[in-house]
Amino acid sequence: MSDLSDDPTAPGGTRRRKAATIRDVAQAAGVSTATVSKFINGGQRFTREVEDRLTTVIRELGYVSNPLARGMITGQTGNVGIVILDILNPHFTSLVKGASRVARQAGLNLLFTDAAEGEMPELAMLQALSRRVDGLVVSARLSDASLDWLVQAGPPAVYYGGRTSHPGCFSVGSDNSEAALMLGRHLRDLGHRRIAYVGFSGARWSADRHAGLLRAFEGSGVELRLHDVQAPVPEEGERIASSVLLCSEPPDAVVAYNDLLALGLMSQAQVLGLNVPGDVSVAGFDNIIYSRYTSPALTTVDMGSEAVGAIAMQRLVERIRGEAAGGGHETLIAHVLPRGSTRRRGERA
Amino acid sequence: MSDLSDDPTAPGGTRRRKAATIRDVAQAAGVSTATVSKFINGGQRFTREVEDRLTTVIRELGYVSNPLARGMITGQTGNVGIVILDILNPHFTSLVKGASRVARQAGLNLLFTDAAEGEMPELAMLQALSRRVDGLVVSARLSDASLDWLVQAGPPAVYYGGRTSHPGCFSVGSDNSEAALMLGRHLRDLGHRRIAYVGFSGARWSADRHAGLLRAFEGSGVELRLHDVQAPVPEEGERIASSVLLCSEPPDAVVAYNDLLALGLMSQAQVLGLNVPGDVSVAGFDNIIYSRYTSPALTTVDMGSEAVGAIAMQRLVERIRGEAAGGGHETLIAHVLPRGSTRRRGERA
DNA sequence: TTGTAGGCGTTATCAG
DNA sequence: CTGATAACGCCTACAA
Repeated sequence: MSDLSDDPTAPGGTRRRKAATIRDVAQAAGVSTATVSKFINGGQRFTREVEDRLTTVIRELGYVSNPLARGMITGQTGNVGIVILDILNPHFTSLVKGASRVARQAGLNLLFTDAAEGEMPELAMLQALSRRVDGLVVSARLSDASLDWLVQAGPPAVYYGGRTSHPGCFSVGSDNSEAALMLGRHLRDLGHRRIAYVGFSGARWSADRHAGLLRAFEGSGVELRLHDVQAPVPEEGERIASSVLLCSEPPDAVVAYNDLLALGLMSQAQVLGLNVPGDVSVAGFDNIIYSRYTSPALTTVDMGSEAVGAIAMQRLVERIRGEAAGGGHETLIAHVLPRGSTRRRGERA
Repeated sequence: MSDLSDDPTAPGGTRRRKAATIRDVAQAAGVSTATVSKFINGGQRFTREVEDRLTTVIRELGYVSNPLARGMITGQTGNVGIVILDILNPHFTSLVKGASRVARQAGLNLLFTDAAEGEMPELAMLQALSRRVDGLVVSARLSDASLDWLVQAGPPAVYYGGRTSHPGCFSVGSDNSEAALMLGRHLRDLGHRRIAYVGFSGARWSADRHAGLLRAFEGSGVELRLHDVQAPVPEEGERIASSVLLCSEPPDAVVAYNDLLALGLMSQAQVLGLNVPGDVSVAGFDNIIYSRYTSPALTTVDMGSEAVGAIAMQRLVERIRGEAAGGGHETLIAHVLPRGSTRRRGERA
């Protein structure tokens, strides 16, 4: 195996060639390192001659300033971190997409952490991460100990997904209770009387969504039953489907904690011989892309996942730059998207 | 708004308290910084007294070593980068999941870059990224200029998705042509005679998959038509559906470049009044999670997305540690997953 | 406009 | 076992 390395004894292939430093550039251009530094960082004018020489030399040497060394002086890493619960959940995927775009536009690199992979204690993970970033976008669904530490000793942070109990925090998210209220009213207006909510108690938002449904059905005589799964994934929806749907007085509508669960529920309902929405309506939350491509298409609530990610990162960038206006919670409006999986009771296709 | 900051004039909320340095620890414990450093990094024994004092002081001060400063001297950042094409595509999401898990286990942070967000030139993005990481997992679908630079001047890299033309490179991926060959044989064996391939010429793999289909149908009298879309997304599948399916001699099977396209195609086929698989079979690639939850469930080819991500990162970690055995390409076996969207011609439900 | 020099926090070397 | 000290590459007063 041949390569272009300086060091042919490099193990396992090409060893990285030692990169040019600011001193190499200074020497080659016949100026001081300070001049090079100012040239790189802009904001000063130079002799035509110096400018030309520097431009040439820098290109020839392929010089790129070392972010670590720079960071030591400026105290800025040029990185921001994002901590999410599970990248396989399209809701978080969209969140990352939005955050990633804004970070990129701000010239910041994104340090990604999937908390679902956590063998490491959450707090230790946050502490390790925090020294490598200028700020953090994190899920509000962290332990109180982690949140306390973050607020007191951590880098600037923006929380997504819910209002935190800490004052002075920045957070952004959709109102889960309100979203569920709207979905509940939609179902009530369609004439449903017996509704099952398949929640995921491992998520804080699940209780909010349940509460919203309760509000929607308050005094309307609608019966709301509560189920719970171990994880917000399609497999769990499939698993719990029979016990939700085949009981003695089966529900005429099922609301799932999220679209993934709803996908599994709907699929298994059809396997069990039920017609959706003829026999039972199904609805979820998050408006993941795939909810459009089931048959029937899944009624869901758009929680603005990508926008939440983008806004959270936008606020973080502002905080890092010292432009932030103060703490507080920003709430996005959720939208119910009625689709084929919910239908008025009494109607037939 | 009140906070616990040292500096009440901090803009936009809490300013990060200046973290304890190794010198603070040394002074408080009455030892030298060198001793503290060795204590932190292990691999040496100490007096019981020193050990106790250091343990105490470090905890009290909450000291965590500064990764930037350490990186300057060790030459290691403790970060690895991953460059993918579009995180919204579940294939890449799984890839990141696998890579993330392995990186975490190796104690490395993951710097994530979504190339689809690229206003910045690809090469510039890579150069900026490369100084911040010890290694890179990147898509082989980069421009030749980028690959050249990466091989010559970049950090250790592992390419996923295809064999690169550069010798001495590490790459890992599934064999697209072989995968398509298997899928093609499956369709041929089911008795299909007129097959449409909806490719995405923007991806290198698409040509490989087309070639695999051609091999499968060689000399069998099966007709293979080629279509092309602008992006590998469901919307494009929907858009092209009518022109693929409603022509004068419509195909009896459609193979899409990936599952996302297939989802859109299948959905729109049903809107157009066609029965899948009765009138036309549909199949895709990647085995994204959602392909199980369409109706009918989508026949697809499992390309081992998450495993590819994990293996790529595993090889990268080995290279970084100098344990790598040499360059080369690692090929994963793809599996055809026959599901409800493909059915033998002549059979009826 | 340009140069000099000090220091950011850590590790590695070498001496005690 | 422990300590003093020189780097690592860069930025930033301050001086010229």
